Amino acid sequence: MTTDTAVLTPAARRILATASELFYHRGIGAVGVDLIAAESGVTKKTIYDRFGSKENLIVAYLRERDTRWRAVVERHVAAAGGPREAVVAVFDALEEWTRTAGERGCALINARAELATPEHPVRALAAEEKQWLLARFTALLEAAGAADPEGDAVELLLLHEGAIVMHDVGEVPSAITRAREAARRLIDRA
Amino acid sequence: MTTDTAVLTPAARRILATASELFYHRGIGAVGVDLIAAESGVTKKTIYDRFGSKENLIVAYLRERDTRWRAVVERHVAAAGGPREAVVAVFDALEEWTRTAGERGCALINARAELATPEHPVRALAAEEKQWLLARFTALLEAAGAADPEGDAVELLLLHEGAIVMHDVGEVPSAITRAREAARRLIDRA
DNA sequence: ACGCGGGTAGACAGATCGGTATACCTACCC
DNA sequence: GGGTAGGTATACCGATCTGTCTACCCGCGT
Repeated sequence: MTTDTAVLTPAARRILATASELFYHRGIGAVGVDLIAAESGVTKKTIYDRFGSKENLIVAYLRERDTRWRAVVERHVAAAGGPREAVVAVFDALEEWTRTAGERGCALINARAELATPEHPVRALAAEEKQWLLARFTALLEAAGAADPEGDAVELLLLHEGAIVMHDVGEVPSAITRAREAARRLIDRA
Repeated sequence: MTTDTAVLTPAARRILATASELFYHRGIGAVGVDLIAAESGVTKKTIYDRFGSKENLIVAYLRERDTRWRAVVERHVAAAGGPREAVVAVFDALEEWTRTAGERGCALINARAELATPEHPVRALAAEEKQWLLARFTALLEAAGAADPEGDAVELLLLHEGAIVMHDVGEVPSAITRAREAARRLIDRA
């Protein structure tokens, strides 16, 4: 059951794309396999032939989204003018990401809210992604010559996650801009 | 169908307490009405006699939790030594709250992740709570003589929401402490 | 010529879900 | 002493959900 996005069948790609949209915007529990089949113009049997179970499809959905998100971050970081700008660039990535990939918060955190059993694979996925971003912030801060990279990285991560939540849930559209400004102040003080 | 916590029947109080625990720790969709009935030693009929529907029970659960949370905030703010300390006290409230009320993030945001339909009442509840906290931060910052209360309030809210997310989901136990320190720095600079 | 991978079409199983109905019990109040 | 509020116990309904199964089709490589 390889769900690597590269080796997917055309039908499997349509299934994953459709499931991604539906899961993200309506919630995982609210979307049945029959609906995914109908919306992607595919039989239920094909879904189970390609992905094996709904849980596998959920994991594939979250993995694929995460991969795209990290690529957006790296693109903005690489295009930054210098080490300090690279730190702020993560918040530019967030702005682009919410604008293009949907305004309903972090898919991993939303999935975690629904699938709360400790053994469920989404817990590991979510933890891994946040740890990655924390490590990424730490490395960028080190490159920028910050005095306390680890501590400041946590603070940037708090601003980042808070911005995702408040932008949609709290109906504070300025959240991301404000987080960016706060990050700018932080990097200037360090 | 009055679900004001004061006028609740003994059985209704047990139902609400049990539902609160189960909804919060396992997720709303993962908890059936039959389970709530069994765990609280009550018949399903009693649940529907008192609350009318599962949705009403969900709303009652979120309302009651929100009321307790706001009380914790106000208690810490009132006990603070001065206007600047009052701002920081909100983060002390958060520390106590996560320690005593459970470590699975914000119940309102988790509920919102599951119940994504735009008309669902939890959306209004979540939005209202975040707006309340934003207004509370703004007022506290004004009392502390901040130069830009509205802008700084947003930043504090980002730190706050980010801390809730990272404390549990991101497995960063220092998140709340770090948010408190960042708030202290913000109030000292303003 | 043949097999096989990837598909469609559609029925079906088994379980669970929210919600309702009927019958009966008990404490309390007027 | 009768009505009412708040319960218990239990069976049940209709819908929905994940997952399986059989039968058939088509294009492609060997």
